[in-house]
Amino acid sequence: MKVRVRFAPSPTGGLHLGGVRTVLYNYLFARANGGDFILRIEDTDQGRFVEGAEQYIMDCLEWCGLRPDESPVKGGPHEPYRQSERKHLYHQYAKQLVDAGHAYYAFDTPEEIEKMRTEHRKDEYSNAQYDTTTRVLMRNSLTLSADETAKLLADGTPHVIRIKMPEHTTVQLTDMIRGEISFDSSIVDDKVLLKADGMPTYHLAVVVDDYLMEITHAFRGEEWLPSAPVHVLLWQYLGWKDKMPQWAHLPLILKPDGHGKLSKRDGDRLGFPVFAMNWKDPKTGDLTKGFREMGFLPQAFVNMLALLGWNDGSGQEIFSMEELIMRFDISRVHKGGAKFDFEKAKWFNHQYIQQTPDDELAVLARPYIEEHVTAPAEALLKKVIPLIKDRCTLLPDFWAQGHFFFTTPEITERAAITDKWNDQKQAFFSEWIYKLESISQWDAVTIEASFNDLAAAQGIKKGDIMLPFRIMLVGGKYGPGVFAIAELIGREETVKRIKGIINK
RNA sequence: GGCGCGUUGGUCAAUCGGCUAAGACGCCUCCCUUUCACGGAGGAAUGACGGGUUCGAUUCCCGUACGUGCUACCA
Repeated sequence: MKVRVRFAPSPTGGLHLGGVRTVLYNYLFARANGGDFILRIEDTDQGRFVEGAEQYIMDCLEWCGLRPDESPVKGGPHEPYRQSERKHLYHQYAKQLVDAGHAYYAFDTPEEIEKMRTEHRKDEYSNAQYDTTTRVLMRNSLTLSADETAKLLADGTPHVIRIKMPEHTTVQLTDMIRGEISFDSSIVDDKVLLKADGMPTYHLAVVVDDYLMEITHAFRGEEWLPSAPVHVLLWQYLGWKDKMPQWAHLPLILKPDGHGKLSKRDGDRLGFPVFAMNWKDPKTGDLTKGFREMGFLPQAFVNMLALLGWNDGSGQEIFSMEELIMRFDISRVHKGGAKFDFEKAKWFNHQYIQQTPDDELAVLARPYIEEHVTAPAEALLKKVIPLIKDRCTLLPDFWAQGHFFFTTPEITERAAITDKWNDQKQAFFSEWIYKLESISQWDAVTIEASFNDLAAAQGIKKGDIMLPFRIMLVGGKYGPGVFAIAELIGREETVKRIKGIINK
């Protein structure tokens, strides 16, 4: 049987890094097994629909290089791929379950349910569930006569269809990551399968669509584990048990500090991205920063995510997509959640910047340079890249570490010059700018030789004037070799920057 | 509260009964570099707790603790 997996996001906002990891594991598994990777949009909640979210999700997948074989826009043999467009499909299966006695109609209003919850709560911490013990108190086709039910239905009374969970049945499932897991059916409530608006809930839709789309392996977050028995029962009740996909519940990605699932707010609070790309909420207008805009390379982002909860046991950490496809093994995925470490994420990006060819880096860095200077010379950019790349972790660093090549810097560490300034240094630089004018060969070696010669002639220590010279050219105490900088910015600019300091 | 899942340094983690417990990030020291990085050499830092099983437990089993998730006509 051909392997078929799916990523089934709900289009409600930005794509969380945990979501991207789920896509990635799906993708790697599909590719390694010659299978298909499907993108299915789970938009059954009309109330939470967010304009643009679906396109955004697809853009994120594209950026990460995780292209679906079948999707709402690409199409495929199981169209449509949006659950809202599949609405008509679900009712018959819900009906089938009712007819078989595995589900029932429930006519309770939200107020009635709320009343039941508060009146029958077992303790102060929880509400009563609509389940095997409370359903006999409610208005549903189990408590109503067949005639009453038929009349309510005929009158178009708003209703839902709920699964009738069996009492004291042990539901077992085998998880590819966790092994055997079992639940007592009595503890899970009678989940709504079909909502009053005719839309299915996740529980029905995921089973029906996974069946119809011939999904063989289903990967999802650990938060779904508690409702897994509902899904297993549904597969059984619908008569599809031998077609049920193999499950894998992925561990959660947790907050770096404190506790709990990593959320968008943690990113805002701690200063790192949580979404793959910038997300602008169309309702509030709030912009949430993404890894892409923060200057991550997609390959680094993907590599980092792959290693968050998985490793191949060899100690290797840098993997190309092809290597990941070959080495990834779902059974080696960790069971426990992992705290997200932004420092490690940056380390991955640094590694990828170092291994990216200079001309590709020039293309990637250019936009960040162009935020500050118009039309930087390609030749200069190409010479600058190798000089500064090893001190660049994120793409914007190419500006932070190389701005002085393109424009006269602001002197941010003036004290490094003025604190120990004296007539001797003043004399050195005043003299040196004349020497520079007559240098025959404008390159780092010749410039440095001239510098050394004059220092020796004037009896001044080189160490005393190197730092001031750097500040003049760079503005601060950082950057590649000063003479290389002088070579690249040229004679005129070098002299100008020295004069800018000594003529004050 | 109930139920599920989990628990090796600060973080990510290897180990599938023999451990003097890998490696990486971060941190510290030194070297290199007349700057900052990169690089190199070192260092500090780990099996939640209690019982079993076993010649031998980080590894297997059971409790406890802790963490985390779920407990919606949301996914």
